[in-house]
Amino acid sequence: MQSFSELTALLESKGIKPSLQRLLLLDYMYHCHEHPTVEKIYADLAAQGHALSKATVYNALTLFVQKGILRIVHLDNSEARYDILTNDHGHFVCECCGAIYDEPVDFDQLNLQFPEAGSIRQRDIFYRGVCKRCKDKG
Amino acid sequence: MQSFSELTALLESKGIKPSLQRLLLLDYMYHCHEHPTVEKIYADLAAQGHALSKATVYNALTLFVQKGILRIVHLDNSEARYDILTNDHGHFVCECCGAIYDEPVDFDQLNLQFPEAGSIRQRDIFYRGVCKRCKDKG
DNA sequence: CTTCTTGCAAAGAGTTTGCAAACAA
DNA sequence: TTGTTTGCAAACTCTTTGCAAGAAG
Repeated sequence: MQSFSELTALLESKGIKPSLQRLLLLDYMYHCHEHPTVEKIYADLAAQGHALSKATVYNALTLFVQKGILRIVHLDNSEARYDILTNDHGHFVCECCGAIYDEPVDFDQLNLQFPEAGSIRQRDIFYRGVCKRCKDKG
Repeated sequence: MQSFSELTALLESKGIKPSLQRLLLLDYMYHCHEHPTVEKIYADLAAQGHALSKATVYNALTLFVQKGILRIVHLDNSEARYDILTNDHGHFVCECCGAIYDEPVDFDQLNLQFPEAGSIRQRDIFYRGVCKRCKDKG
């Protein structure tokens, strides 16, 4: 997933009109692997000369989440983070440096039972602690 | 864990001065099994005639989290929810009615590997979807 | 007396909304 | 035209902070 024509096709397949702003955002998300916040997305695009308004960033990201292209990662109740929805993975969050590490998780193999669940749309796993890098520092 | 003297002992064992407000909050949390928001805690205590200020509720809950008595549940980036820290469990969140269901999870048995993790302090699992009750309704 | 806690109000951060202008079909 | 998208600013919600009054040791 690299070219604008591929991104355009993806958006259209989801029923989203491929405006320039949306293509820029989607392209950014496909190349960013650090679970960015809205603030970071906005600043990075602005630095590249693409000065979208923040409302447009919110609008587009929310739309992408609704259409199943992105997911929101709720690490804490401060800023939301966004994640391209590729294969299943869990998150390890370092409470020292704030880094977020992805790790593949086979949710089916975990075979978790939620008797109250009628249907399951999304599965998230968060482990929190101190990452090796921070631990080694002191 | 029922009586005020037991709650007092718990607070003191964690190095927290057992003020009346803190005891009321802790007592409330021990008897509330629905992952309440600050707003709900505040309203329920007020309805019982205990009009703590909202700042006090925030202060005390934050303190309890720091001391490992409660944990914050970040369902989404709106209101934080609080959970008495008892045994390990996962959460199933109904996106239709907002209900939160606990389910015991043996995290050790899952044996998830996070190679970047130096030490792990907390483990969370969130499944989201539609609960049976909502699904049956149509 | 000294320290910690409470409570009010104001400030702050993140997000959403209203509306007019720009764009696309 | 007709509907959609953008962008700015204002509004809104949840949370934190500053500070004075009160309680505890």
